[in-house]
Amino acid sequence: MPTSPQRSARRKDALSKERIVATAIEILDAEGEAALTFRALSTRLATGAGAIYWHVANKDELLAATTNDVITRAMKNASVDGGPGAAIRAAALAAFDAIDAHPWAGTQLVREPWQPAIRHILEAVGTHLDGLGVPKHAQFNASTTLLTYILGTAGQYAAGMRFMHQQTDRVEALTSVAQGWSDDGDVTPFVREMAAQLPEHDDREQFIAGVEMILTGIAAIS
Amino acid sequence: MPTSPQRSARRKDALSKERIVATAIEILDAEGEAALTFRALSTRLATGAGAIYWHVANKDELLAATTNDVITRAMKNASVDGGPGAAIRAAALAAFDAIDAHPWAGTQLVREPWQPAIRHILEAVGTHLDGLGVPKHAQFNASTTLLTYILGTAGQYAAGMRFMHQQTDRVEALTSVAQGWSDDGDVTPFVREMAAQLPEHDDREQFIAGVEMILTGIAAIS
DNA sequence: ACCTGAACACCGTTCAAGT
DNA sequence: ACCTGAACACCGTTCAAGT
Repeated sequence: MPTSPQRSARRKDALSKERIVATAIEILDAEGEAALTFRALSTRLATGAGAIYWHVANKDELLAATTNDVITRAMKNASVDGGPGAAIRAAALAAFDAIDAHPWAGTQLVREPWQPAIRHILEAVGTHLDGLGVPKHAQFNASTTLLTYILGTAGQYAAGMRFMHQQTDRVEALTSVAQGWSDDGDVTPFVREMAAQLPEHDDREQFIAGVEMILTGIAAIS
Repeated sequence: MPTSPQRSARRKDALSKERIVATAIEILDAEGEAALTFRALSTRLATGAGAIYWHVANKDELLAATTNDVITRAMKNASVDGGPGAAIRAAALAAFDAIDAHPWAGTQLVREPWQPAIRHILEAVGTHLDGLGVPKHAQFNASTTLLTYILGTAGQYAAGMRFMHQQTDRVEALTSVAQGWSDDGDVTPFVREMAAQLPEHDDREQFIAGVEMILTGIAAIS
């Protein structure tokens, strides 16, 4: 029996939670949420499906770990220069960019809002409220409103990615959505106007605009 | 063989999409998202699993139909009295209350943001922006920011409901989440303060506070 | 036209057995 | 201590066969 080609590749290093999480992220990034199964993962790791369970409790824990990994790294790199307002904007944008790069993390953030990754985002946007002059009693609502807005964006982003995964073009995909909105029997006037703007809008600009509105609202409290 | 007790109950009327959707909503409300399977649904409808596929294309369509049903009814009942500001608040609260009553709809709204139910919410909050004096060019960002915030709330609500489904007490559940936040090795100061407020906070008040902040931000544009 | 229910392909998870 | 992989319970969906 000849030496099989993948023999040298496997068992390079032992299985570990880090290696499992890293491989899971690779699959999620490259092939999307639906592609991450324990079978696919164990094949890629050249091991049995059950082996993974020695390192992670279940799929939920695995997904929380991947999300935590990606979000933690992103929040750590967010700039805190330029005053409290700038720091909050930077934190929100860091979260946005992480989700833009890893849309599957958006699904997971919304799915389990008590996971560590959420706390990193909350901390990053919340710490600077003091500096902004927001009174203590208003900081809970102020920070969770920002967080909720970020989570809403995360969910839509992930949904869009699932929808587009087979699609060629972004504008084309959004146009077909807008088309669907307009073709329906019960189109309402405001939705029709918005549908027209849907294909060409910029997600990042839209996100920033929302953050600015909320920051204006927060400023009005203090 | 004696007449089985459920015999008179079944086949009362023929299968229809309406009846399937209504039964699905019953299951979702009573037993949660995980309990809605085609097997459970077909058992409840006293039919074969495949029969449902004659009336709905697949599970996604079924879930979109249930969500649409529940949200459409809620938005229809939202008051439009008291000026544009009050109408927007009423629309947002109508969405909130619908999700509060049917948390599974929150999961579905976030999962497919292009579905009809989303358009109803967007229309309800968007039509009154003209009356608020928001310039046309700013209405896209203004309305989608509100929508995104509502979706973020929807997702968290649904997640909380999945988490609590076996739990006795709401305060107890939130306390255990806050506990988990505080016990962790890397607790950060702001998150610790928020954790302390988590168990006793009121979801509806929190939601309204967020809507007010965004409305303040929107008002600043005009 | 509408319904039946066995069958298919595929999951996450478990666990006796190996090293 | 760590890994293997068959087996289990359970999905959504299909489809030949019935009425």
